[in-house]
Amino acid sequence: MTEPATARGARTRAALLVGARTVFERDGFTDARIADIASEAGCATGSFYTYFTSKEEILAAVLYDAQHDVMRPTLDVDAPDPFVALAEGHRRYFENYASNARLMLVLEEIAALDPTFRDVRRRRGEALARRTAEVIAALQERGVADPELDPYPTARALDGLVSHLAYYAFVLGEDMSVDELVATTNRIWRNALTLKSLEAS
Amino acid sequence: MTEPATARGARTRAALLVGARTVFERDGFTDARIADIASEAGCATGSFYTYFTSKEEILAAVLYDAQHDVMRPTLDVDAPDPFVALAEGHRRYFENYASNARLMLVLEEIAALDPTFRDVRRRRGEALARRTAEVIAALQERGVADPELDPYPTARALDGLVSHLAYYAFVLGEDMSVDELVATTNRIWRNALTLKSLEAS
Amino acid sequence: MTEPATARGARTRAALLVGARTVFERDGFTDARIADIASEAGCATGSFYTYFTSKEEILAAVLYDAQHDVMRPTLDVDAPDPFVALAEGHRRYFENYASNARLMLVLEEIAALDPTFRDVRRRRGEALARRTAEVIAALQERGVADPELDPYPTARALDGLVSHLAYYAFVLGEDMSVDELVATTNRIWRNALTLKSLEAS
Amino acid sequence: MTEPATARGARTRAALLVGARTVFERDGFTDARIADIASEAGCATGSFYTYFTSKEEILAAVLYDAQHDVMRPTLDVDAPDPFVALAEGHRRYFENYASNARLMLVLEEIAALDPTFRDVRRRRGEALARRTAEVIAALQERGVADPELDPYPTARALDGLVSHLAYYAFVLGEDMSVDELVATTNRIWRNALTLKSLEAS
DNA sequence: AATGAATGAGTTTTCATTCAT
DNA sequence: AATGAATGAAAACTCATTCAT
Repeated sequence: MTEPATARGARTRAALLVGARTVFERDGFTDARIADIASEAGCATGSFYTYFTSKEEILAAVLYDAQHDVMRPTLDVDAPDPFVALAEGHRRYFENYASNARLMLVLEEIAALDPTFRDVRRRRGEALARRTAEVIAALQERGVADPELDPYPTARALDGLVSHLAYYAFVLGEDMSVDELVATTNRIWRNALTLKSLEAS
Repeated sequence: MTEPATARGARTRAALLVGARTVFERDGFTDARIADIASEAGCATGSFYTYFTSKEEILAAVLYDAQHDVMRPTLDVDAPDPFVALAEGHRRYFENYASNARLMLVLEEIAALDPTFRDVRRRRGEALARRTAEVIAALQERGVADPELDPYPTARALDGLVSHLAYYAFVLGEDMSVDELVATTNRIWRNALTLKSLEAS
Repeated sequence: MTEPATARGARTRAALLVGARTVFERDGFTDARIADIASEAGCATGSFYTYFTSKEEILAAVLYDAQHDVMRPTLDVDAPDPFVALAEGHRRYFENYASNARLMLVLEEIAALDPTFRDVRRRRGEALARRTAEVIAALQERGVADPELDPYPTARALDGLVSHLAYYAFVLGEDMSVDELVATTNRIWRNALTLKSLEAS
Repeated sequence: MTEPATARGARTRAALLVGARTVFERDGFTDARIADIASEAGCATGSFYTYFTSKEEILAAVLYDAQHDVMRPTLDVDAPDPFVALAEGHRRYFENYASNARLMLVLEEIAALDPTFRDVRRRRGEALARRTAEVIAALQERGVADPELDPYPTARALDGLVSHLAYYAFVLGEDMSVDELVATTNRIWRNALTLKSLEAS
């Protein structure tokens, strides 16, 4: 809402963000109370409204700070095996997801509750899929990937697979290590994308 | 809670279920009010408590009735192409998801809110993955599927891919038809599972 | 808002109206609290909202019940002195105003605060002025009143004079009895309206 | 409260008065916020309290500056028609009222809310009525006005008529021009005061 | 003098749940 | 069984006023 004009204000705003994260992780979005966030931040209820207009707004700020949802598929053109770079990206994603697991649950909640957040999610999903699709197309051009695959829908599906695994592992508590997750993901991406005749040779 | 003893009671209970579905689809779980459900069902607020103890309980009943989440991978052993049966299963799943999209969003919401529902989801996910893993194992035994794949994690990932696509398509409103979804899914399952050298031949 | 369906409900609604009047008269509109109205009515805060949506709404109902603002100029055609009937009307108005003085102050307050109430006031003022104008026109026709007077603006002015006196006397506490008020009003109406040559004869 | 000691202080105080007028006219008294007044004046919230103790105080100052409520009946003894001077006074009053209409509404509001302001209003009404009564008495002495009229109550009534017309015209938005208002007022004052036999002659 | 952040009491409003009829 | 009114705890939000800088 308003950017703090003094150092003191900046400190309070920062404290509110930290407090909000704590409360959201503990109680979820619906059950989080503004008063709790404020008291967690060590300030009066009213001070909350000096910096934020609503629970939604502070949650958006908390999620932004958490750098959530980062998955940036990269293609190392010169690498002998292009899937190594992709796997590294997935590892980073899983690790980040794991360390923000409670927050990711809150993200599910707000996405279910608020169309605005749902829109953000849709747009991010699209952006990621477009990027992934570019990688797939590049692999096809280099003769590595199956040219029959339609890059965009394939990207959608393979991206979804990753985030879904993360959700089951870290939110629902399925028993899978990051290594296992990376290995599984990598194997399937590789199999799904690779041109068969090529590999068979 | 209590099973209705009279025909009249059964009618009221049924009306409440219908009303609850309407209200949940319209307002989501958090914003649904017991009074609205009752009035939608054409009965008094108090009557709700004759048949249900809480919003969670009636939601569970509504979801049960909606037969949601059905995905039953089947393997037709004698079929020349085992993926046809799988694709049929996926089509059924997508179609069912599409016609219950609003309810699926409510399912996301309650899963985010309530650990009990989260548990149910986890158990169902596991059950489905076990079944899918059996299919994969059978395909490996018949020499169709890549023997290097670990059936259970692979099943987890491929199942997740399907439900994730459904969520993006029908809840977030991504523009994909059921045909496209089935095609994409099928292609990836096939590529991911199939033994390359085999197919290349 | 909702009409009570049971006798008990009707009783509660009535109690709220009585309580509201008490509280409004004691505290005015702005300082009246819903909780006070409810407790004055002997019911819980929440019950207020069963019957009314807002303080404005219950005030409108209270004012309606108080039959405020009644001024109905009548012309007794056969009477030798038509001003006697008018004076009786004014007396009734002053008496009614006196016994609702505190409420009249609240009416001033809400008219200053709320455009909706201001509109009602304007429409009532117009309706009254039209009626008064008819009386003036009738008097002109019978040769009693100065034909030069434009009935409607004159009516506006003379009506205003009456309500203004009432306000100063009963709200501001000017020291004037109802008799004095009626006498003053009557004298001025008579002088203002009467055709001079006629009376001079 | 405190008179500003420096030129800078005087400027801030003046800015607050201007800002307050703007805010009061826009939002009314109850809905005006100190913070808005300060920001409208281009200074910090806290600075308000350097010059004023309360919203009431600054409103009193704003109203004082607006020179509201000026109605000074004058009697030109030598004029052939004494009502011409009175009508001029009324015109000035209507014009002033028109250009301060929003503020006049705020005056109604604060008079309804605050007994102190009500008292001021009562005293001003009395002072004005005394002055008007003197004019009436002078007219009676010169044989122009009906000697039967009791000057003070008559003055009260005729004054009230004027301010009431102004309220309906400029606050409630009745469709009457200043000319019409002056004409109506003049006609009624003349009729009401003039000795009939005299004029008839 | 000015600033603008902090305070926290005060009110409205909602709604799951109970209960008398 | 059904009714629908009553309950009252709970939470959001506002804003006059204070105060440290």
